[in-house]
Amino acid sequence: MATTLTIADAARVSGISSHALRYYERAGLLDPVDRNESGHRRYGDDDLERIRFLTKLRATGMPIREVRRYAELIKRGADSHAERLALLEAHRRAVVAQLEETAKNLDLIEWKINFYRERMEQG
Amino acid sequence: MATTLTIADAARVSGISSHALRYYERAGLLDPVDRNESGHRRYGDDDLERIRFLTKLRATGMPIREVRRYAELIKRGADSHAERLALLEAHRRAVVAQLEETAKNLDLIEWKINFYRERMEQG
DNA sequence: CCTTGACTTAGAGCGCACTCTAAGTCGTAT
DNA sequence: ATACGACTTAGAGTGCGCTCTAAGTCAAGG
Repeated sequence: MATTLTIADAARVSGISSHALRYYERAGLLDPVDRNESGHRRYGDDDLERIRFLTKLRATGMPIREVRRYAELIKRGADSHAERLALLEAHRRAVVAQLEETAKNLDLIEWKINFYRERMEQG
Repeated sequence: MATTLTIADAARVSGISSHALRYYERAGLLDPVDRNESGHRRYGDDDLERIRFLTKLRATGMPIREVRRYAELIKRGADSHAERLALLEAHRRAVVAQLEETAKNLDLIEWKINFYRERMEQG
């Protein structure tokens, strides 16, 4: 029994607003979702899985247009595996670099916090 | 010999465009910078230090309006140390949480990378 | 004297990623 | 029959953080 959700339920499950889900589809981040007889979207497990992954890509700072490129590679089928790999590896490097930079910035912020803490202790 | 830089030099040194430096000042992230006789800004070491730190705050995702709040606390003087500390500690918690989430998302992305790698190896 | 170039201001414009609105279509409950 | 509520579309609006433009001032060099 494959689950199929309405857009409202897909929104609840994914944490993405139904407005944003339609926007993602229009923008080509998601393949056109199946419709029921009255033209309403029905989200299947595969759609939800796609949404989950694209949400991770977005949450790690991948811009919309690059997620779209990734979606286009998926649409092109199995011969695009190498390109998908390259895209994800490039993104991985960017995320790792961003993590390192943030960690470094955090050090400085913590140094400042300690500075204020010591000031407080001395009145 | 205290250095005082033109806005163009401050931009080069800080990596923030001169447009953005003026914007930061207008927006209250920076105290009004000293001017020379002809009204041009002259950036001192203290200004550059402030710019460096605010850049770290921005780079770690602190919104403009919260950097402004921090700047206002500095303007209020020494009696705002406790509030500055609280603001920075709250930000620290947010950054740590963000780092953890990003690391988790990175795991999933790397899982996907390995998935494609194995697919590639098997042709 | 005049041009050049770096600065000044106020304010318009831009790219991103949604977010919301208006007007319309369904299926169901009263 | 009709009202309700969830959906549909196209397209307008929003918030953020700059980024750029236009028009003007000023000091120095040719």
